[in-house]
Amino acid sequence: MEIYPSEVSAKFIDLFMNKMNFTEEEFTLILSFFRREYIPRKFFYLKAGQTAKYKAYINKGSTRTFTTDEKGGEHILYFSFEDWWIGDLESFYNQQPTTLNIQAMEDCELLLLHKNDLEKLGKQIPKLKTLFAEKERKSSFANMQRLKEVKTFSAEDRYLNLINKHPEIFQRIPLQYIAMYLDIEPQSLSRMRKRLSCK
Amino acid sequence: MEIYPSEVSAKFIDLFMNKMNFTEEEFTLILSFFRREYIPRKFFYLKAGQTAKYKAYINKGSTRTFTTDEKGGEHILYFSFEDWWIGDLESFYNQQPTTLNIQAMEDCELLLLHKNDLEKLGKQIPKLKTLFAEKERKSSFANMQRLKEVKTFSAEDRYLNLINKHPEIFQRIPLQYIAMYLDIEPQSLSRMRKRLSCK
DNA sequence: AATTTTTCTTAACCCAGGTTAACTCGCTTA
DNA sequence: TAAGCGAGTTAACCTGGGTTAAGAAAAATT
Repeated sequence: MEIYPSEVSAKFIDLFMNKMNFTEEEFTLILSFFRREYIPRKFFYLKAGQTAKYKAYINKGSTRTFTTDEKGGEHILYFSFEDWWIGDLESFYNQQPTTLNIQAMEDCELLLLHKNDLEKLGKQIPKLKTLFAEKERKSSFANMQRLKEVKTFSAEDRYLNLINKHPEIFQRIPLQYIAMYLDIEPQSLSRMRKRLSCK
Repeated sequence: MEIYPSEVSAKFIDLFMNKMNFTEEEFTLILSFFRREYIPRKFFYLKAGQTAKYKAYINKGSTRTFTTDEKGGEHILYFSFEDWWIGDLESFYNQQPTTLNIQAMEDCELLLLHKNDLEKLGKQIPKLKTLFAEKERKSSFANMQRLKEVKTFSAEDRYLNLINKHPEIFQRIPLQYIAMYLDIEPQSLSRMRKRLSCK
């Protein structure tokens, strides 16, 4: 079950060793508390009703985080890729059931740190709390940006923005999920793409 | 310019004295750094392009926080009332220009704490940092809830939810602004209200 | 290579919400 | 008292996206 430094991504090491300046010993200790979990494509890391118990780092793969409405429609809040932390902060922090679903879009390899272990470690290595505080702040800013974007721009504007700023997403995520992200039907996305390609 | 305890709301005192257990001396010191600002109805506390320099507490009144699109349309992210803290956390934290606008819906009396003073005070009274950390965490959870709500539910569902959970808002906010909050035209809201009242 | 499954596209129809414009009602101001 | 203004409603028209259904293309499985 042990995870070796050679098995984690360069970005994970960079985060601890360069960005946050942990010592070798600290990093080794922290890593010893992480455990690896594989989530095959289409399987779930988190389902509505469950309580988030881990900080989860995507070492490999991609996920979608979505809600469902009363008619069974799925609404994707965001996609996540390598070097992102996924979960539901409110559920994790208050240990209450989440309303989010997190599903693997590709086979995923996650690195998990349990809330109890995080708290234990945080006492020994306060800088670890700083790291997650910064991550959480960034994530809250990103949520605010998403809220502004969803409120302010049309599906078409958001599509154009996505294809300009993150064309790589289109290599990894089927269009039907992009449609769920834009909150339109796949047929409408298809229609829109045709209209835009004429111009 | 000095603010007396008798001039601040009971909730403001309760926050410091009961919820956070500051001493009289600490509270007096903290209050001495706040300054009062009046924002008449329709005037702005913050405009896109400005940098948020203060933590702002609504002692009296209400505001709307909105973005504008390229066609000049206004999209209200949320309304705020007495005992709320308003601003743009990302702008405040990184001292960068905001994309938000905050406008008084009623004559407002705000209590402002400058970023520099907050940092000074935070060193003397660490618990003050805890207070704002908690407020910021709550606000980030609220933003996430808003994002989920906007993505998951139709304008009609969100209207019904609003009128059920916050009927008092309809006493203070004109319907045309409720429409901007729901991201529909005032005429559509009118039509929707008529349709719903028939049932 | 053939078959099945998934993904994406196209077309026809329909309707909710946008657009434009006119009108009512209540409140303020001259 | 009248004129002016803002807020809300109503109606007629139009368009973009939902719906349904079917077909094409690509990927996975046999």
